[in-house]
Amino acid sequence: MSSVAHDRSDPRRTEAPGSGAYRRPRARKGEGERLRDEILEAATALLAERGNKDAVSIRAVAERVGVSPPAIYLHFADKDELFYECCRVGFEELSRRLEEAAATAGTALERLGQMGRAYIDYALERGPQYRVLMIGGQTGSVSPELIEDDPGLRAFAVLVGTIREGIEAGEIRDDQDPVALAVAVWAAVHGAVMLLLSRQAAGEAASEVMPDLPPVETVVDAVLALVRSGVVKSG
Amino acid sequence: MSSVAHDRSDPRRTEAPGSGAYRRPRARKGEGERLRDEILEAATALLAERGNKDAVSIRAVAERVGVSPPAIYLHFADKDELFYECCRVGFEELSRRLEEAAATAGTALERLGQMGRAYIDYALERGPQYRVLMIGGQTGSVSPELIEDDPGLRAFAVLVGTIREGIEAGEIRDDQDPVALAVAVWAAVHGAVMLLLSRQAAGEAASEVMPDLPPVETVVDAVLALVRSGVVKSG
DNA sequence: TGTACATCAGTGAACGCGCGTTCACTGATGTAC
DNA sequence: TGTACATCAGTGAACGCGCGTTCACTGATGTAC
Repeated sequence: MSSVAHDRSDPRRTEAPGSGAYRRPRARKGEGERLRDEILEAATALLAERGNKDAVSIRAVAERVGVSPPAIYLHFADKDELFYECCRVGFEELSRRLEEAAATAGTALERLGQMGRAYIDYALERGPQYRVLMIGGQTGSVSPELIEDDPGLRAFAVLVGTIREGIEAGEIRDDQDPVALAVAVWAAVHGAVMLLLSRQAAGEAASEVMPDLPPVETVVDAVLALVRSGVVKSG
Repeated sequence: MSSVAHDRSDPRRTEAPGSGAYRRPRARKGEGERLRDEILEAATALLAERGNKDAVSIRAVAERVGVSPPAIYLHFADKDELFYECCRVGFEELSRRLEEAAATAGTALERLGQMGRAYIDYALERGPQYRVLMIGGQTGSVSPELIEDDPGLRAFAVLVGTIREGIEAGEIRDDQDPVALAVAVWAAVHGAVMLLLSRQAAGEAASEVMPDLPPVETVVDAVLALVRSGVVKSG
C-alpha cells in the first residue's frame, strides 16, 4: 500500500496533509487573512481540549484547520506567538464583560455582585478555555511589553475602583487595604470557578470521589454570600 | 573529538551519562531502595522549577540524580507513576498539617482561622511545588482507585466537619449549604495563594505590571478577614 | 477577447532534536563451601 | 583463608516517534496590455 506512488494529479485525492480527512479549500486571492482566524479558532479549541499548550502541537492545529503545518507560519512567527494570541483574545472578552457589569446601576455592593456573577458566568460558559487562560498559559514566555496593556489588568483596576467607591460610601469595610481586599475577592471567585471546572472535567470519576459536592448554583451562591458577608453568623 | 574511542577503563572518567558533571556512587548491596527516594526528591524539585510534568523529562531527572535514565525504571513503572508519587507525597504533608490545625483548642471559627493560616503557610513555603500539586499534576492520567484514598479529600472532610460544628454552635451562618460553604472557603484561600505565588514567580516583571499590589501579609490578612466576615461593613 | 506575467496562498519533503522506553550487558558486592 | 558463584545495582546503546521549523516549490488567481 505505502509503496504505491502518491499520484498528486488524481482529483479524488482530497485528504489533508496529516492522516485527517478534511482539506480546507484554498482562499481566494485577497482573503489570505481568513486563515489566521481559522487557525486561532482551532488552536483555542485544542487548547481547551488538551488543557495546556505543551499538549497541543502546531501539526495538530494545522490538521484541524485542514492545512499543512507550514501554513501556520504564514500568519504567526512561532508557536509562542500563536498561543499568546489565543489567550489575549480570551482575556479581552472577559475584561469587556466585567466592565459592562461594573457600569450597571446600583450600589457598589450590588455592582460587585454583578461583577462576580459575570465572571463566574463567563468562566463556566467557556469552561476549559478559561482554565487554560489562567493556568495553561505561557507565564514567563511572553515579553513584558506585551503584558503591559493586559486586559486582565484593566478589569482588575475596575474591581479595585468599585471597592474604593464602596468604602467611601460606607458600604464596604474599611479595616483592610482596598487592593488587598480586591485580590481576596478575585481569588475567592477564581478559586471557586477552578474547582467547579475541575469537577466538570472529571465527570463520572468526580461524582464517585466527591459524591456529596453540591450543585453548581449552590456553590456559586455560597461563594457570593461568602464574599459579601463571610462565614460568620450575622446578628 | 567525538571520534576518539570512549575508554571505559579510564579511571579519570567520572562524568554522568548526560553532559552533566556528577555521577552518583553505586549503592551498597542492600541499599538499592535509597535511589528511589533520591529520584523522588529530584523529580519534585524539577517539577517545582519547571511548573508542569510535560516540561520535566525522565532524562533530566536521571541527570540530576547522577544516574542513567534506565535506572529510573528500576523503581517506577513509567513517567506517570513517578510524577503521581511526587504529588501524593506533597498532599500527604499538606493534609497532615491541616488536620493538626483542626485539632487545636478554640471555637470552630478560631480553628477555621488556624486551618486557613496553616494552608497558606504550607503553600507559600513550598511555593512552586504547591502550584504543581494543584495544577501541574496529571489530572485524568491517574486511575480512580489511586485517587480513592486521596489525602486531599481527607483534609476537605475535616474542613466540612469544622464548618458543621460552627453552624451547630451558632458561630457560622446557617443560610448556606455547609459543603458549598466549605468549597467557597477553600476556593478563597487557594485562589489567594495562587495569585501570591504567581507574583512571587514573576518577580521583577510583576512589580512593573502590578506596581501597587500590597505585601503578602496584607493580602493574607484580607483573605482571612474576607472569609470570616466578607466585604460588607459590619455594624 | 486573448495572453503573458506577477502575486498570492499555500504544499511536500526534509532537517535535527529530545523524548520515553527497552534490551542485553557488566562489574562490584556479598555468600556458601 | 581462598575461591566459585549468585545477586544486586546499575550502564550504554539503540529503537521509533512526534515535534518545531525551514526550504524550495507549485498552481490557482487576478492584472496589464
